[in-house]
Amino acid sequence: MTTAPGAPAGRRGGRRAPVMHDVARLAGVSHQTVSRVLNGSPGVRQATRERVEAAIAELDYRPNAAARALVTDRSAAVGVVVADTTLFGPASILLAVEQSVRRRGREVNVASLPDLDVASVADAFAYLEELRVGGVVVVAPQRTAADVMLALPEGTPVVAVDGGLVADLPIVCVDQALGAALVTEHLLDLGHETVHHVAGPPDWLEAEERVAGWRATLSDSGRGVPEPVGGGWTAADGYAAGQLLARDPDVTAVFAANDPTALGVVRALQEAGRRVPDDVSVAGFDDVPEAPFYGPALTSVRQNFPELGELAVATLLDLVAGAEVPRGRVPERTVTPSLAVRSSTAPPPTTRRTS
Amino acid sequence: MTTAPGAPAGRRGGRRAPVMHDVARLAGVSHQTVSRVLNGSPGVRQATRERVEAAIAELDYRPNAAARALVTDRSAAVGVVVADTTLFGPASILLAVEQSVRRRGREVNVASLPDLDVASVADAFAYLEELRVGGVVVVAPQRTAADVMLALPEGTPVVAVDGGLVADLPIVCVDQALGAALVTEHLLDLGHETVHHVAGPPDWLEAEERVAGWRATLSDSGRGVPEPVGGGWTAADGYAAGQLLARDPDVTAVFAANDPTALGVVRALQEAGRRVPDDVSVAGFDDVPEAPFYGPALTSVRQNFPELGELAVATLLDLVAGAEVPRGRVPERTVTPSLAVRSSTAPPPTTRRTS
DNA sequence: TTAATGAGCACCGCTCCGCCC
DNA sequence: TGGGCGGAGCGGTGCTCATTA
Repeated sequence: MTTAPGAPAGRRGGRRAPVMHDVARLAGVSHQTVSRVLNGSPGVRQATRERVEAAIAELDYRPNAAARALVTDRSAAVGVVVADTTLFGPASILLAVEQSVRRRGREVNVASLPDLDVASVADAFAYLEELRVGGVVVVAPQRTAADVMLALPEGTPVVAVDGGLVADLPIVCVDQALGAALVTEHLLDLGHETVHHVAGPPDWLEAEERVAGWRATLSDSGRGVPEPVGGGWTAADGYAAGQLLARDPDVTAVFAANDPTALGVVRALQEAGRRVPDDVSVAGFDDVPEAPFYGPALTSVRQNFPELGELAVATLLDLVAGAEVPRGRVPERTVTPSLAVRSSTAPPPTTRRTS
Repeated sequence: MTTAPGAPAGRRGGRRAPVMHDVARLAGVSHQTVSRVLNGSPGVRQATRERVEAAIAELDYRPNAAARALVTDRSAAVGVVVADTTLFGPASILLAVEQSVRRRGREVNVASLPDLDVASVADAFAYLEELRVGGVVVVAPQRTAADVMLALPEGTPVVAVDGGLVADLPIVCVDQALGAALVTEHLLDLGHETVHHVAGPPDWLEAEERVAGWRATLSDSGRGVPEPVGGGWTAADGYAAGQLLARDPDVTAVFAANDPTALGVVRALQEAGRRVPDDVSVAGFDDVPEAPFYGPALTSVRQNFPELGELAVATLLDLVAGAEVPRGRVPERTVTPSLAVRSSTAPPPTTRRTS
């Protein structure tokens, strides 16, 4: 598409891309000044700056990333370490991050994790480090990932998305515990004695926080806290958990850790002859696009993933630019989830309260 | 993590990464020879080559990608243009491609499409071109993407995934028409008079091929071909189409363009008082992990996405290496889908045939 | 005197060229 | 023919030193 290196022939795709020298000539300045403008160095008069910027625009000049990376030993790219992208949450966040970064004219390098062991996470970081990315967004809210992050040498800016317990890094997150509390309160408000929970994988921090939020809400209301069941994100995991819960006639309300598990729970209950929501209410988390069309339409917690991604990128680039960014979780970087109430939740079969 | 640029101090993260000269010295050859070995140039004796390789291994030397990109004006990266990654298919393919590329030690640059118009697709290509990627995998099987690809200047190798009509590029694909035929035949075999189709978005080539496969199968069996309904990939689209189909009492079998639409169809039918599969059979496409847990468990077509991604990457790298790769669709690059029969499909209410 | 800019150059790590043994 | 040697870029960054208003 461009000139073959060195060869005078092969100018197939049009003329050579402009380089810094071309900009300097057009603006009537030295390449030095162009560089100063590009890097926002002080000591450039406003008028000069504007002339250079006009020349850049006219030539449609883009700095050569490879040349800059070569000399600075850092690229402007943003690396993303991401767990299983077939899951709705990580996939949505990755998409949001990718688009945010590209909108800012930077490059994204993705390292997805084939497994969730420490080696896999460490590999991903090593890969991105080898690419000399300028910063990393981590969308891998597992304990193993957290462990690796804590052991990371200083140097490359890192922002964690939803990595609730890694207090030493800037964190951008959805208030998972609040989401869990919203669902649990909703179910209690409907008149249920207590709420059972089908938990996500124990290694996932999000799963843990949802458990915590659910547990705290029950305790605060003076309700019994049943033992959580489950241990995965898939519909199959939910199905297995649902079969267990179906055996207990006291179960009238179930909060599942995400929507696929909720689907599995519903299916298992229905197969066991329990109606949803007439006999048992079920709610999920994530609010996947299909949730309104499950049978019955699923009550779920919605997270604003695009906002989360944008926030993560903005924070990371602040960090890259050398700004002081508070570590850990802070309210400005915590996204509030909301509850979408649909028809999978209803009052319990016999509302003893109001008798 | 590494030495601060230029500064003699700040050697924080350990010693400097080895460069080609270090390898040359250790192997007792010149940097020239190391370069020859690295690039597989001829004219290096076997013994010398082995010595160099040993030195590379001992020092754990990795060529500096930025330096190489600077001089060759091409990076070793693979670009991926991908449509809506919240859809199961594209997300799965992207994941497969990313892992395949990384396994080969190369870098991936993703450009996802915020919209499906020509400008958006052209932007994505321009972005990747600016990054000087060595090749591009396109996972955007829309007509608009195909149009842009056809207008692409020669130069950068491109492989299309599932872009059925772009005959001038190497294509890696799932035999969509065969998948559609499998479902349609399955439904006819069950005794249905004909099969209705809820189509995907008209701009998507995959959707079109599924229509074609369905239509051909019906014609070949001498059945009437009803007008397809629908026009989207979402459960909401399927729901709308299902409401339409529910009004026609002759409808006993529906093939939906993907699983979410199938879910929507099922829901609309059920709300209209039609039982699935007793009154109407419904089948989907994609076989999402949740499909077995829909109510009823959904009959669907499974595509081997990991294989597709691996094939796409292998083909692209052959192309990058200068190999002659046949254009268009060829059997070696066509992945065969399979049918997963579950409980959403059954014989029609009254099997008139066998009376 | 100072702030803004220019001129020139070394350097990042690699590829490729010419020339030599 | 296999290989060494030296050197010129690639397009930036950032340094020193001189020059100008």
